[in-house]
Order: sequence, then C-alpha cells, then structure tokens
Amino acid sequence: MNYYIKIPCLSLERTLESGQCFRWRREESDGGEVIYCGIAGTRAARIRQEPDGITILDAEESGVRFGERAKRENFAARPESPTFGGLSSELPEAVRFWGHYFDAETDYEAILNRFSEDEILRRAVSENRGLRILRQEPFETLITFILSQNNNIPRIRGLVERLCAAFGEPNGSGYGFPTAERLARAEPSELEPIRAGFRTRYIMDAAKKVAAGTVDLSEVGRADYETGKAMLRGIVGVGEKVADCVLLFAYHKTEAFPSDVWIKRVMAEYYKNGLPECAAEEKGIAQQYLFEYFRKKTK
DNA sequence: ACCCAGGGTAACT
DNA sequence: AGTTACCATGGG
Repeated sequence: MNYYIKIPCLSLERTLESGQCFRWRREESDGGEVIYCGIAGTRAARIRQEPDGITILDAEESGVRFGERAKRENFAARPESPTFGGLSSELPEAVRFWGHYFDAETDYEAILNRFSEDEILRRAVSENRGLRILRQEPFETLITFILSQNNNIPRIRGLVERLCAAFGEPNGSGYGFPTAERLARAEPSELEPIRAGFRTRYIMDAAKKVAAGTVDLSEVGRADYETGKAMLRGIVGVGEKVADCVLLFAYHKTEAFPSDVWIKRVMAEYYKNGLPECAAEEKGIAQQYLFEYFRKKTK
C-alpha cells in the first residue's frame, strides 16, 4: 500500500541530507525518479518526493488495524486529494508514524516567514526551503550523536550501519536500530569491529544507563529543556552539544541550539549580540538553517 | 602525508 | 570559570 501524506514545505533531500539523520540513502531508478530509502528506529521505508508532500511506498503495515474506508479514500497514492489530518487514530499507523517523523503538524511557512525578517537568515532560508527538523527515536538519536563527536558525516554513517548490522534486528534490506538492552549486553569482541574508537565506552555507558532506567528517555521528553538536558548529561560522553542535538532532533525542543564549529563561526561573525528576535522562539530550527547554509557555502 | 571531522573528558591554570 | 592535550579512526 502506498500512502500519500501532505506535508507542505518538505524537501526530502534537504531534510534527509542535512546531517541530523544518518540512515537514509538516495536512490535513482532508471527513469530518473528519486527515492529515499532508509530505516528510522526499527521501521524501514522507501519514500518519494511529491510537490506538496511525500508518498510512502509499500508501507509496512505490521499488525496494524485500520478501516477499509481509510485505505480506499484517504491514503491511496493520489497526491491530489488526501491530506495529513494530525495524529488521529483513524489514520493508518504508517501515516501517523511518518507524519510525526517529518513533523507534519508544524507550520513551517509561518516560521520561515518570521526568520526572513533577518538578512542572513533570509538567505539561509531561501537556499534551504523544505528543510525540516525531524522527530527521531530518542535512543537512536542519542547513540548516533555520541558517535558523531569529532567525526565526519560519511564516517558516522558507516559507524551507525555497522552498529545496526551487529546488534539490530534484520528488517528488509537492512537492520533496525538496536535496543538499549541489546547494546548494553554487547561484548568487547563484538564492539571492536564497529571501530568507534574512544566513543565505544560512551555508547556503552548510554546503553547501560538507558537499559537500567538510570536515564529514562521518555522522562526526558516530558521534562522541560533544562531538566532534560541535565538528565542526558549524566551519560559519560554526552556534553553540551550532543545533548542539544538529542533534545532538538529527537524531542523537537527548539530551545536547543547545538553549537558546533560552523555555528560558532556564524555566531562570532554575524550574531555577536545573539540571535535576532525573529528567531527567538525557534532557535533550534534557525540553527539548522544556518548550519546548512554555511556548511554548503564552503564546500 | 596531512588535515580535520555536527566534541567530551581530564588535567591543568 | 576558562584553556588545552588527548582521545581512535578514516574520509577528503
């Protein structure tokens, strides 16, 4: 079953290749059609870009019940008619999952119009329209951003794939992201081939604390920004920046403002007195637009 | 060979 | 409270 989901202002390319996720790959058919294939958490998908949204191709429908009416009328692959109507339980589970993943509920037009009051942000927005902040699985986000430290994106992708192949469940052509419980039981001999270097003891501390309940990731989601940040920072290897990435890319806490070398440069050069007022309410989203703008510009 | 990567920790001033 | 060496590895 194919499901069209209406999500205005979403570019798969700009979102899935923006360095907030590491498990999507671009595939082109012989006809030149572009499809993004990947796994979020334990759920695999092939997704096609549509003019005002996306189509989930051959969606997984494992054990999910939903009405025949909804199947026929609302979410067939007919880009012209159906819309994403929030997270109503009437919707097929696959639509709810992916709608939530791509944050279909958030009105990006309104946010980006506000950003455009600022000159630098206006340029960042105009060159990256369609970039959205995802709502990723917390444990996956935590581990992948621990792995991201002092590392480049291509290599992070390799580390994550090896980790999933070693400890995740097979799913379609790939592997789901491992559970904290499984990773917590990993032996040194199993971890060695991942080649994560000094990050190995960090992901193990994270897996053990999550598995033991010392760090409760659903509690982090319910907590406010500062409290959630303090919880995450109780993990060895989770500092200011990694915590902010998890709070933003998993929990969509837009107060989070991950500050890497690029953002530090941008702030020092253009925003010595801080971000403009028009970005105050959505700092994290502004951050991602600035990150992409300057990362691409010098590449 | 060299530089650096979506950094954090520990050990310093 | 603010610096700095060191950490493992491999992509460019």
